[in-house]
Amino acid sequence: MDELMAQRARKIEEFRARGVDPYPPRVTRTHTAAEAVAAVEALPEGAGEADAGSVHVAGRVVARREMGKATFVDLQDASGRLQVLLRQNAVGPDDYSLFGLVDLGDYVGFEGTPMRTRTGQPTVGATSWVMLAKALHAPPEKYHGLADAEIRQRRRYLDLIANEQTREVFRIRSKAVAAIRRFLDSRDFLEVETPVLQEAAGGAAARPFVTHFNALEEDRFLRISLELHLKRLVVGGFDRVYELGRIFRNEGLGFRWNPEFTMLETYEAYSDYNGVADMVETMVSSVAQEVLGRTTVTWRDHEIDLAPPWHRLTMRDALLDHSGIDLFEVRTEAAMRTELTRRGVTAAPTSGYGKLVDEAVSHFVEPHLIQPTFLLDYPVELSPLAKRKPEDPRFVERFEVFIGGFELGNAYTELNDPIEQRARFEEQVRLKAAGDDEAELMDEDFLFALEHGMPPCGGFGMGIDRLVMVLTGQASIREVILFPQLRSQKG
RNA sequence: GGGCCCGUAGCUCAGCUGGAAGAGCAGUGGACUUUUAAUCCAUUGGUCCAGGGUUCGAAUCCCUGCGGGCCUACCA
Repeated sequence: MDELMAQRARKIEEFRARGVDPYPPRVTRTHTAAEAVAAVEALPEGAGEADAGSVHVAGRVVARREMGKATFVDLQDASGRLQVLLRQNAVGPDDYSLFGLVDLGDYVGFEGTPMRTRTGQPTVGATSWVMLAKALHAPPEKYHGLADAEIRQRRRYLDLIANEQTREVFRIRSKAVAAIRRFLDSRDFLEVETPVLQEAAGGAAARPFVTHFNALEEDRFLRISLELHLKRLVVGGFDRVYELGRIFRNEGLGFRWNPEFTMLETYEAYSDYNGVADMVETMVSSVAQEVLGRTTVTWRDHEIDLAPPWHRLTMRDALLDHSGIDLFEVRTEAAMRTELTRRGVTAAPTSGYGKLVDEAVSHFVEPHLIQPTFLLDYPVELSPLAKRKPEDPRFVERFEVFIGGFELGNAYTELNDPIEQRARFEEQVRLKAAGDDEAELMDEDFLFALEHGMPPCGGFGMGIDRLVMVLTGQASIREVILFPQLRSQKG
């Protein structure tokens, strides 16, 4: 049935019949592809082939141009591509003909000398070659690459083989995460790890995934945020902590939503949401500078400048500007629902005041927040874990940060009054009973921690995937997650 | 969950109002010792996503299912 595969399998047998192991255990490699190219470029002007030392390179054969008794091979490794020239008079007729058994996708190694072709192309002139691993399937098409979105996501290895842009996105992601760690480490933040499996998933408004702990015969919930455990650590005296970890929200898929995603949360005692905003704009811009070499990015046709200072405006002003709704006056669920209805926005009947405000902001304000913007001071109903503004207790000291019209992160001056925190949880419990299945749960253990005293503290959370979308200009979160969630394939 | 679109060779795609399944790349055989989307000659390769229906006849039209994309909804 699969004739191409059968042909390749026969070549494996042919290698063995000619005394060659098609899957040898190791290889000598002295140079990556990029280093070999550099070795060529280091050659003095007019140097002959014999003047250069020998190099060993290894990689996947991604292109092959056969010209009788000479063959050009494009070898790809993690550092890039390298052209190798295999000539019969250099490797001998037996090894040259044996190379006929090599297909696109196979791994091979070459020993040879750095040289240039007639056109000046850096090349390794092979003096010998070894088989490293036979591929049973052909790689994707050499010119158009792999375009099918489903194959690209389900079989990311093929996408990585075929598309340099994909490789670059994930290199940038890795470098960005490393840069974030360096940034926080240099500011004396301690990186910690907290439980993924939790007795109650709190710290965010989201539905959790449920699993079962067999040994204890208890259900567990996959975490939906990092917040409540990290604050326990602040209580414990680790006054600058962060965690970079996977969280899980039982929600739908969309261009900026994947049910498991990577969250950064930071908590800094003796700071507040203003201090956090300063840190965030510095961190994101310096990560961009470090990883991209610039602070400007293009995202969905928008030119975005990440250099500080970022815009800061209150939610009240923003909503007033874009919708005419004044949060100082529209203070009840019924009034807000009326305002939304009047403007043609329909909200879920179970939404309380907080969710309606959120709806209004999502609809009228967020699409305008293209350049990095801190939206400040949220209604207390929307923020059960944040500290009230002393001058106006209807609002809390909280910001969400937006770039390109979507939310990138969230921060607040942490509520550290255990009595008020208990009252806020009780309100959430009431909302939950009224049908809001994303309301917070009472967390007695967390309250007990707060009752031991937590210093004033600024906390921050950011979706790493979304940051990488901005840094790489990718319009979909699936393009920045190596293996995004997809429906399982049946049959 | 709702709307629109897509599924044809290993890959990228064409196939019109129903009338003998195609191209390029990859593969196979051959020529070629400086090519680079190599070139030239010849050639293999199909569950047209699956199932059902309409029809003398279906890749094409209809229905259902599966998978995917975009939009939307849920979603701090």
